[in-house]
Amino acid sequence: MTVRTRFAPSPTGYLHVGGARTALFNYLYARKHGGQFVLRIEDTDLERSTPESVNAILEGMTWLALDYDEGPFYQTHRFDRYNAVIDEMMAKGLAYRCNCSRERLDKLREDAMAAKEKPRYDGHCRHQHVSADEPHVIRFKTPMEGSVVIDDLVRGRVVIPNSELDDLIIRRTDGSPTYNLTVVVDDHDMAITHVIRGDDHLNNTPRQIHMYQAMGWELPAFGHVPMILGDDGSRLSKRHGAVSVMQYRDDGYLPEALLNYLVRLGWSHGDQEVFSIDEMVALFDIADVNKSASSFSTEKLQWLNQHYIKASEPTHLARLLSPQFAKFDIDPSDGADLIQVAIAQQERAKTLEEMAEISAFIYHDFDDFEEAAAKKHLRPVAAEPLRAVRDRLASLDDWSPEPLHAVVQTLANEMQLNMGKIAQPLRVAVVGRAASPGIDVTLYLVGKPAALRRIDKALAFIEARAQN
RNA sequence: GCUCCCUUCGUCUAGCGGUUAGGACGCUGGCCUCUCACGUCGGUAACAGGGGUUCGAAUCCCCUAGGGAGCGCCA
Repeated sequence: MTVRTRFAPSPTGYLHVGGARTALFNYLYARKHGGQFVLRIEDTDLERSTPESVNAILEGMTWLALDYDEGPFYQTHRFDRYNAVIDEMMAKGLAYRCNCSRERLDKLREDAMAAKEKPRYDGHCRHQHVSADEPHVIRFKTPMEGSVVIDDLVRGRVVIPNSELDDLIIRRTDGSPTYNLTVVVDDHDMAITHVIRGDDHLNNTPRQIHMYQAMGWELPAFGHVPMILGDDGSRLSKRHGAVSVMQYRDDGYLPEALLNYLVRLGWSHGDQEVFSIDEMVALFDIADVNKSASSFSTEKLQWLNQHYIKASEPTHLARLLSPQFAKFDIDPSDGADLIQVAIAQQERAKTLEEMAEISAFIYHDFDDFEEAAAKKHLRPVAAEPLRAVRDRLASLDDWSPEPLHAVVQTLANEMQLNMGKIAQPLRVAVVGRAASPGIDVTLYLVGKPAALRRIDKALAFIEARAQN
């Protein structure tokens, strides 16, 4: 039997990191076992499902390169099939019509709560004859005796007494099927062998198992993975920062970094932290997934992102870096080569957005020197070396890192100064702040005209300051 | 309220009856150094609490506490 897994999001929003991890686990499990990974859109909630959300989810899957072998299948295209199953259940006496009013149901719930019991439908209509002509729902007859055993792939054995369950609605008054019915039909029809999903579904599983059994269908294996919490331990939400997968792309994260981060949330392989997709496929096992929820740490994600930035091809980085400059009103196409910028900065940025930010000086003049940096480095003592280096740079023809380095180094030697005594004032003059790549590369990227222009500005600044 | 699930450094985790409780992020000290960063060497910090079982418990059992989920004509 070949392994088949699925990811089945409901299109009521973007693809968030929790869903992405569930998708990743399903993807890895299928790939590891040479099986198939299916994408299914659970859009039976006509009120809340939107085409925009479907697109957002598809886009997220594409960006993460979680490619699926089949689908996307849409549940709204399968209503005939669901209805056929419900009709079959009716014909076999596995389900019944119910016309209990909302008021009665509400009262039932209230009474149960008041009596400190779990709210459950009381099966009132099980033995009532409800005509097909009047408005009604259809309920599935849940066994009243015994219990259900789930041998969960991550939780282990979970036993739930049937007395905790009730007769759930499988077809609404408007004729549409409900979630618990549609998942069961789909997972069966699509021959899903391993249902890996969030543990918020653990409580639904016994009801679903009953439906499989009533229909005489083979059960898939279930694996319920724990939730992802925010960094304060509460349910992950927008106030924790980005939760949408696409937001991470826009913020300058690499998909391989996000995937690597996500796979380590709840899963591990000894002490290993960095995994390529191939390694994940080879090493992942659903049985090694933890039972407890974990908190999302943006800091650790950033560390991984920087790791992947450092390991990336500069040409690749340059392509991804380019759009980040728009945030700083910069068009990098008319300035230094982005590949050279990527090479110079790839060890200095945690995200591509940060890389663009710290590279802005390469493309346009800054307004003011950063106060602390200017105070420390643009002092009167720096004027002489700055003037000297300016003269030599002005007469330099080959404006590339090696000669630039030679200029600064030689001057330092001649003036018997430490490199820092010249490089730092020069850096602040050209960059506007005290941090940048090596001074030679910095000068090279800024270019000769801008460098000289900015040094002049710094000299004027020092002079103005000396006056006061 | 009821049912189910969970509980090792601040965070992610290793551990699967005998370990100085290991690694990673973060924080932090040193080194490297023209700055920042990278790299590198070190430091900080945990078995939720209480009972058992056992010669011996982070590991097995029970209770308590805390956290989460579910109890929809949502998925």
